[in-house]
Amino acid sequence: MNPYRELEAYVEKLVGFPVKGSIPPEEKGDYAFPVGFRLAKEWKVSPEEAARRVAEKVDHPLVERVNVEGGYLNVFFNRRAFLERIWEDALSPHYGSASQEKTYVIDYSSPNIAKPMHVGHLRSTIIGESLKRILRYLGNRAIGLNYLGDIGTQFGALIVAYRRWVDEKRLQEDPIKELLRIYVKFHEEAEKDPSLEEEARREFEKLEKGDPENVALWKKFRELSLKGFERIYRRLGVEFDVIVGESDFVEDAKRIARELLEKGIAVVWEEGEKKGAIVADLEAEGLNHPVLLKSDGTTIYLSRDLASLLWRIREFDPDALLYVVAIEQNLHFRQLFTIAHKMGIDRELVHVSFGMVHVEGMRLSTRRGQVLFLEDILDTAVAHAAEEMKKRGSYSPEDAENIGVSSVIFWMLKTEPKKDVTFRWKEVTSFTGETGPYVQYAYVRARNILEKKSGPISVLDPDDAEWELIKKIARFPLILEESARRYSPHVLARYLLDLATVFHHFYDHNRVIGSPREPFRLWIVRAVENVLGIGQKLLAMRPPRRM
RNA sequence: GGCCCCGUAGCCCAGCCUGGAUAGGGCGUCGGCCUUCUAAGCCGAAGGUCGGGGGUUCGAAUCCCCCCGGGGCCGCCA
Repeated sequence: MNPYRELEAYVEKLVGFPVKGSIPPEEKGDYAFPVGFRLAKEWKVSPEEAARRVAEKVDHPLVERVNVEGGYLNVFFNRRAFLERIWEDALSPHYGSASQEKTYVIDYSSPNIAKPMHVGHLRSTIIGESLKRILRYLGNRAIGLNYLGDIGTQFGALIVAYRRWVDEKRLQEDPIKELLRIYVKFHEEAEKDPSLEEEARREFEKLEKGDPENVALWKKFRELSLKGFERIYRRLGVEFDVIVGESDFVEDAKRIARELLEKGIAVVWEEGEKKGAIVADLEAEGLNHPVLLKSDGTTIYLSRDLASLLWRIREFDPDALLYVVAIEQNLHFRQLFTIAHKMGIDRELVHVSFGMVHVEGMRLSTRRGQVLFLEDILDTAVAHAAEEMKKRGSYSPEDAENIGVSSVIFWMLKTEPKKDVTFRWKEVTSFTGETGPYVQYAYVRARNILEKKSGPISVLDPDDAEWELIKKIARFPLILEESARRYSPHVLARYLLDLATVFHHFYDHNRVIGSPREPFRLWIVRAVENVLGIGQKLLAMRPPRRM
């Protein structure tokens, strides 16, 4: 059992209520429990006296000695006993894993076809992929689902643009860029000739009605877009278990809207502009009357999302459905989840929302062609990594790719999802400080030692420098659990920075190879390498071999 | 107007969920450290009314209320 958990459980038993342990200021102890404050009231003594009384009862193999200060019970671990608890585990390729055994369906990335993914999709893609990996590592079944936005009026414009201006060769080579080019061209031309808009509207109508030629074009756009997205996904190491599109749920959505009408969850709107539309009645919840079925009988994203949600439950029987989608869709998901609950859905429904991604010095507009291509971001980061590696004579194309791509991923993950972030080139491709390369450099330093010396390991009484690392290593399982519980990879990202910092410090102040403590320190280095390696993979980063 | 999110050093952030010891990092600035496992590193210095006010509590950056500032949403778009 993890020593921190073991001690927490012991203290809880001792005092009769759960006490969260924390890391005390240095020199005061290894782990601190503010037990005295609450007991002081019960026992009518000072917090310090209460803590002292608890301290007297402490008798546990993990505890070397205790120290009472204020209302705190400060514990100094028995370092050898502590080490025993993690000695085997910390070197295991499954260190920190668990057996949670829940089923999650995670909706992430979900780009709109025929449009380039923007940085917001990138954030969703990376957070979702990481969450999936973390949840799986903890023993859950996690299904990665890409829910394509393959319905929308932009297809009318695209069909018109395609017929007039497409360059088939470019379309095959780089579908995303060519589709964007003609899309932008359409909007430029439409400014001069407004009849194009009208033409686009007609083409969209034909598409909706199933015109074979337009449907074929739409299928082509969808296929080519996916091909384009796959390039990014491959570079990011992102893999989906299921790819579906909104268009797959149109028929279901119509049926469900009528069902909701019968059940009294929805009503027919009887006045004003949306007369004749079927709307959900969420007045009581303060969530308005969102449209489920338009007055012409066609579906809308809410009803399709609802149909899709029900399908996910039928298909995968999950305990929880996660939607890694931008926070501006907060209202939509509250409406969606409320309707689902009214229908009797009892699964955990979570909008894993994340804040806006601004881009410094750029006003993004797809129709004006003002977009930041994800490939350009990755290429720039990789080029920077390659440059740095060449300076050190450690260049290899594979590791430059690993480091560059990972630096972008880490940048995305190090901030709490719900905060807005601003994409700044200087920051995203920075290799010093709180960055992916900082973590990877610690990992590579550990690897280098192990490559040079893979001798036998043995245990010693840890000195203070070693002890700092050991304590960090032991926290890994707790971090994974917290990261999963909060649906927030940033918890793990921050931990890896923390561990890397302690290791860099150790590395610069202590020798491993040639030290009399070498066999013991090799165990520590192996554990650090193991944790940093697992951690990187769970964040969807790729551990480099050299850098 | 209603609802949601954010506000912690010059800049960017962690800590808030689950209240507890002098509020932690990074960037930038200044000053040090490569004959020793890669200096993408390390060490040190300067830098903070935790947006403001009130409340709860033995104790509030953390919980509650009000206000201010910033962003977002409220469409028969997604």
